[in-house]
Amino acid sequence: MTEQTQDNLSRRERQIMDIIYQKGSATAAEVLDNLPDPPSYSAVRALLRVLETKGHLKHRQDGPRYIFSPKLSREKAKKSALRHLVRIFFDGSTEEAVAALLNVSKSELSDEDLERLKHLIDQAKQEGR
Amino acid sequence: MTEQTQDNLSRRERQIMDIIYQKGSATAAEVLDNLPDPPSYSAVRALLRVLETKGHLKHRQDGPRYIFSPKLSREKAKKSALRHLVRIFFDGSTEEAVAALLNVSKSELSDEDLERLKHLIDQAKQEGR
DNA sequence: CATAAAATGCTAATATTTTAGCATAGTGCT
DNA sequence: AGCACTATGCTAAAATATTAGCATTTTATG
Repeated sequence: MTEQTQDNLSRRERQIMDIIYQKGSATAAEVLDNLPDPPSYSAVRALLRVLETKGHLKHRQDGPRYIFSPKLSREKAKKSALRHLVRIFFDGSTEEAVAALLNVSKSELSDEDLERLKHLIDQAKQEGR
Repeated sequence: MTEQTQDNLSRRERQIMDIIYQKGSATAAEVLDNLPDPPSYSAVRALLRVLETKGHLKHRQDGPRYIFSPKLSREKAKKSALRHLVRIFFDGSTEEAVAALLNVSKSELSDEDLERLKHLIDQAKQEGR
């Protein structure tokens, strides 16, 4: 089984995967709406077909249209993306990554959010054993 | 001034930028060593030249060779990458992102690390006002 | 100081990506 | 049922990315 990461995606393919991961699933029209410098509708469909052939997407039919979703679950893609980020930008240090994350968006976090996070850390401590 | 994000990079270009961000800086030979499915040396150099032309890299001379480094500081690239990740995979929720991060690598975090993180959270609380 | 080794720059071929166009089929509304 | 609308599939052209080769320059070593 070849695990699919983002690493073999062309630029457009990656943009499309991002959109679909963000939305959970999407139709060709929705993808088009969210693409930067959008190409034609049929170009989008061609790309979706390619991505499906390569095993990155699957689709189900919904009335007249296809709804595309990632073949690799969002959960797994998340983890993979996080690991990649931590490796590239934080020398593998989760701690630094968390710190940076807090720093980037501390203004958006309420006291309650922060309390919950401390709680999560305590849990991690428990489970660490 | 056009801020450069990863969004306009081709596959190889992105792979190279990742390597250089990870190492901080790198020579053509080092980039080659770290590329998956490595092409020829001269292909790598051509790509580095392209990346420099596009404004993603700069270089300084070190004896006989060029040492390439990102034009956008690692700091800024980090932030940008984090924001992107949070948006795509966590519906914009920093809290969830932190939680996932803790979860992915809780086994690697010592009690001391976790304590430090709680400390960081407390600091964020202070500065939140 | 001569020569091998290791850089670079440039260029042109090749491969891949990206695109639009056109033919066709299914839906839904009146 | 007929028609407009919105899908899809396929294909081939165009644009871009990727690659290797070769000429040249610089550096280091014997």
